[in-house]
Amino acid sequence: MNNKRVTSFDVAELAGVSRSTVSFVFSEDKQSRIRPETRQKVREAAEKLGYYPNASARALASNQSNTIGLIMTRSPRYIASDNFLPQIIGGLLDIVNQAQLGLLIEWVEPGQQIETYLQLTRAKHIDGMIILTPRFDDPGLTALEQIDIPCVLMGQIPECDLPYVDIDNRASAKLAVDYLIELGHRQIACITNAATAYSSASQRLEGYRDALKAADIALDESLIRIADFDAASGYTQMKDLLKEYPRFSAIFVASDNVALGALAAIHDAGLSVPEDISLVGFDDIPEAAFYYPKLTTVHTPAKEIAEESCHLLMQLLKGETPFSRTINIPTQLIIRESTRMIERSHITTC
Amino acid sequence: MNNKRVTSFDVAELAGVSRSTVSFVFSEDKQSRIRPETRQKVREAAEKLGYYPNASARALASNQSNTIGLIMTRSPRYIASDNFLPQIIGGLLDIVNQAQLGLLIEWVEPGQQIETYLQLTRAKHIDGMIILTPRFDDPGLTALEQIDIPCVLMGQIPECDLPYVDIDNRASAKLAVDYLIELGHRQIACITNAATAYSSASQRLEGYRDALKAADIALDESLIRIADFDAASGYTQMKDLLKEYPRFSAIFVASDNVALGALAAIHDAGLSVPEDISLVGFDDIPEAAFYYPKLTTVHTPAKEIAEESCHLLMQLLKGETPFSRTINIPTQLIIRESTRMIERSHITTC
DNA sequence: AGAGATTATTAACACGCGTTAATCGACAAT
DNA sequence: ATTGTCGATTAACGCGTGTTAATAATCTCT
Repeated sequence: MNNKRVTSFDVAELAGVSRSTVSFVFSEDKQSRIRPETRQKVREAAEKLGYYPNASARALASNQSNTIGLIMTRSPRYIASDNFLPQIIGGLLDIVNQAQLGLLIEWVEPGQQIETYLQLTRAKHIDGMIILTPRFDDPGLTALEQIDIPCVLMGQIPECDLPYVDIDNRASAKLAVDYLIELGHRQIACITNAATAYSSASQRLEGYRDALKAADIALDESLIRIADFDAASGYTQMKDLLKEYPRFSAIFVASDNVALGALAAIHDAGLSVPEDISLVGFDDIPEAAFYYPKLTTVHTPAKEIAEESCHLLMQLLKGETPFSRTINIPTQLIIRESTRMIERSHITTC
Repeated sequence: MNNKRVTSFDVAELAGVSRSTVSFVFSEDKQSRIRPETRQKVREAAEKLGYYPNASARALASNQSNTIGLIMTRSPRYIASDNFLPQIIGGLLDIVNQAQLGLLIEWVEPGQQIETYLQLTRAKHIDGMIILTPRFDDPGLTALEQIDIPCVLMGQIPECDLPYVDIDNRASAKLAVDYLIELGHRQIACITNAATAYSSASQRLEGYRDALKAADIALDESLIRIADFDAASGYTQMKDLLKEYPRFSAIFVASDNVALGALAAIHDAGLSVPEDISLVGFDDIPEAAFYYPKLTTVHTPAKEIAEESCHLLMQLLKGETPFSRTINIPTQLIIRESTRMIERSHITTC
């Protein structure tokens, strides 16, 4: 219940040294400058007084806040049902904690991007930022390119020169659809993970197209639906898509979250997976292995993505030149129980 | 590409006023002090120069960071698979954004609590904090009681005097189990949502006991298992519990996340829900309505909890005396398809 | 032992803004 | 015109720390 805030001055006084010495002790960079016994004295004094360096003062003086920002590109309504997010946050927290950094979470409204990015960076609330799920139509990104603040994209925007960490969405999606084709399916529907303004969504859709083309299957636009991150949208889109059944025997759903909703719609229609419809998801969120049926899906190493993004950003913060400004994390098709060889009956049906 | 940072001094110069005037314009409190036309001049100058008040300097001078902390009481490994979290974060972001506050996410390691709380509060990185899922065995909480910093618990700790926002876990759990009993079940198992060191876990377990006692059903400790937040632990515990089958015809799983794993274990054992086992979950996460079968569960208004916590904290920050330091959010049993009347066969079996 | 070289320590300024108390200016009443 | 009053504006100090350049202390070598 100390009524007065304790500052480095108090510590200095108690330790019988100057304030600068205290400051040196607490900025671990130049360890060698202070004699070990002096350092010890200071540490003890600080301990006794319960001294914690003031973050704001430190940030002001040193011009770095020791905090990084995680910027989300969608509204809280969609954030609330994104089961990919905890993995990202968990991964970031892990690294950030080790590096003694803070993690600030922000959300940017479409149309406000430039303003928000500038505000965040200029106000120096954060030293750098990670942008989760960037959008093609984000004018703020080009603005960021011209600014000094370190910034890493979790996801790739083709025209954009910012450093990024991503998976190869297009190739991974193709992998998934290839597998369906390999199982004998020729009529394959698709539900995206999000609006195509999100790079991951359009890239995964491209992968779907690639696979069909490679197998000489004509693209049927009527078998494509656009979802919105969550299971509810997957349910709605699948329900709509089922009007076309049995014009398809398999489906690629570009997000496990969305796939869960799609599964429910299929069950509600009295059909089953994989007997009537084979389904491949994307992301391999931790729950995917427990869905009914257990989801065949593309494993996206969320933790690794988070960690690599964070490492990359930290390198940029230190002014180091990273080995590469762009990092691609490999994915992997996980085969579980939501897919199977096409039924002979199905082949004759159409 | 301004090579020099723009400060309030620059704005003042361009607007032809003093720095103080600029400061007054940007702290919206005392609007009346500045003449509208002067205000306008300042705003235009700021706009033209691209001025953003420096957060650190502001925090240092005013002694408030305009940032609140969300403190999580478990390791990143468990954070990564918590599907309740996005709802909380979404809810907080919404409010925090409106109030022009920042949201800092932290994680506290068991054993480090006091140290971490002190560091966070004394360093003034944050003005106040919300502690998610508090633990009984957290010695930091009593430390916090004696400190000036505003703090709100999301969850209740009986011996603890800190303000909190919570649901009535015990009564809600009882509600869920009551419903199972009402359906004719007398042999009811239970899997907790987490270790009993977490208040919500032990309270929900208490509710389970209450219900049994109220119905004069003897408690069978061998039908209780402890899970760890995620589906994987639910799977493991259910698998173990199934050794006791058919000594139970229904189960209360105190978290939808965990319930998903339990469902998978039941399916894997060749049984079905609700035909062989009725299952009630807890939380009503957005996905629960899409599980197979759709989960009967206790709806926990996560968004509301987040919002109320944030509002309460903001009141405390402003120094206002809130109407109540403790807020209880009502829950509701949502009946879907994972529960049904007990089979006659089951009754005769035992 | 004394001069030079090296290291440990400190004084002093800077960081950008909030805020109080004092100053300035305009306008009304006398 | 002078004084008084009130509101708009500013000067100046403080917030707590980082950091450079200068000083003090210690050590090395002849």
